[in-house]
Amino acid sequence: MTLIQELESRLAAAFESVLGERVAAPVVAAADLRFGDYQSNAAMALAKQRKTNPRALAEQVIAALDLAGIGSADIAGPGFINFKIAPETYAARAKAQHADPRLGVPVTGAGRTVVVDFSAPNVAKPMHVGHIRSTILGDSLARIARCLGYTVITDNHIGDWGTQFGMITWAWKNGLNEQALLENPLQELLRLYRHASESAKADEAVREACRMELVKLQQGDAENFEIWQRCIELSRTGLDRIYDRLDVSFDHWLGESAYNDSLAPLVDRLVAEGLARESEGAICIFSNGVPEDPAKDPFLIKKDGEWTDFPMMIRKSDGAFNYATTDIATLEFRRREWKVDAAWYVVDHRQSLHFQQLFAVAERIGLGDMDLRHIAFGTILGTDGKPLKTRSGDLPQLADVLDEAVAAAATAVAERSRVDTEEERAALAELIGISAVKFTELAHHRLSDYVFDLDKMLALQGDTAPYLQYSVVRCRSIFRKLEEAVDLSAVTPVLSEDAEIHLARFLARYGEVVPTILDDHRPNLLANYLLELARANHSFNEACPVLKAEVAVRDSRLLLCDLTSRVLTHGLALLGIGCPEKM
RNA sequence: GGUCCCGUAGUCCAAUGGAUAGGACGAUGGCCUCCGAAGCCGUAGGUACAGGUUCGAUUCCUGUCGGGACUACCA
Repeated sequence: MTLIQELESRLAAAFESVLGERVAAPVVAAADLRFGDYQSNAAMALAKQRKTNPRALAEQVIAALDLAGIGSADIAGPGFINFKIAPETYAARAKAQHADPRLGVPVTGAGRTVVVDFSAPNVAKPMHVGHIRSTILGDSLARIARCLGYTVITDNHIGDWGTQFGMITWAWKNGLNEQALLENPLQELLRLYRHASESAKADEAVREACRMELVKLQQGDAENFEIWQRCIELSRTGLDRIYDRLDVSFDHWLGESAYNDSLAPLVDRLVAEGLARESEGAICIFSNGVPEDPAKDPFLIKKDGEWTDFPMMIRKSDGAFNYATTDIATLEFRRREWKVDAAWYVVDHRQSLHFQQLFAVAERIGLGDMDLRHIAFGTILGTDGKPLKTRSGDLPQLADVLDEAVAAAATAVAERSRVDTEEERAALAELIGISAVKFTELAHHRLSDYVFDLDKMLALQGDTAPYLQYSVVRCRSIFRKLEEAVDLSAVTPVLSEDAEIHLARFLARYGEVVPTILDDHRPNLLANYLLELARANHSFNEACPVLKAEVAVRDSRLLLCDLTSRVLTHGLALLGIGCPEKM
């Protein structure tokens, strides 16, 4: 049980004895340590409901409150109940946490199955920086959910069946450079895509030809299918390399193509059931008048002052299906085959309208009990504050960005690292470079746009991944200097210095923080917590000598060091970030 | 036009409706004969504007201003 849960339970009991009924009495970590460790506003809220004096109620509750073995409580301001946790309580918590393989993280997701849909790049186009948000955010959320006991299924729903294949197939047939394809397949595929894209923009006939190539592919044309297969194989190699570097993996790679055979029957069924109908040659799903407010209806849009239909198209007038069709089929598959309770779509915020429609359709086809979430995120900007682009106008490729990050890290490693061999230095630079990119992503609120500033990311000081890693490295270093091994399981810590109490305070909060990340799918809450913990640890390192202390104090502090490094490592792992032993 | 997201120090980013709005970078003053200075301890500087709800608003509501996204045969 976390300290918050313990306090809430005791506070609720006190309220019950005063009010004669059970009430919710939420407790939160104090925003300001001057007021205590934890606080509750329950007396103010409950006094308001009962039209009584909040301070008087709080005083009665505190009188009835049993905090034996935890600490003390007092009243402040208009009726805050502030809790002060005793150092002995923190010491006992640290000992228990040290003995717990879960480090105090509760199991909150048992029995629930969630599919996390993230990354999902378009095949045959190299991943660009825009893909790091979905990839890193989604991977972290999957790791966190798994840690909390959910059954997690990760699925890379790659775009391997859409319009771009019509374009690439057209370009493949009209100007493939075989030599270039052998030398650098990804580059040649990109060139083909650009060539088709530009031609189609300028020429209606090309646009039409590309559309027809896609229709042929989706209808099973042998030649187009062969071209498609080669594109997939070539792209997959490049994608695997990037995912390896990022330490991201998927349980499944069920792209759009996996659902091709179920699209036509799906559309027929929806039409037969009256859920979809023909419109301007296409098959669409329209508003059914739910909800009643047209502004809240994702199938309506205001045009020229009037609410008009904005249907979800599931078959184009040329007979081809699009991603809306695939998404419905995919959702049904995940429910039917994987029995998922929830689906989290980690996708750019620009697609929010699409997901509103998808989720509304899910209701209508009997999937209304599923917990469906569009976990949206903002745009990555260049240092000029505009969406990131290279000089040529394209988005920088993800592989290039990672290379740059690692190169910058290598420079720093060469200047100040304590590792010995060239091999270790290279591995360290790779780890630090990738970590810095990942941590920057995860430390931001997912909805905010942020500036992609490589220099700042790799500043290696302040709120960065290396700051956290350095904290761990210092902890581990102390153990290397220890003359003989100490059995920490036999140690009961004794906390006297402010710095060590403060460190223990933050260690105890780990199990409270991790579950809250999934309230709104925000790993940045964990990133913030880890920075605070690392700050507490660095201050502790300055204020409290370990190896020179007398044995009892030394062992107590060794336990804190070991626990701190384990919590930091565990937390970083939830963010998908590794930790070096030395740096 | 409509819908959604976002406006927090010079810059970047935090803050389940709570108390004197935190942290980083940059600026600036200290700290390595002391377990790792990628660090620690100081100083200076901020909620776009106007209303409303509330005991209490950065947070919720309305409006204004500013930025961005979306607005059926792209994904």
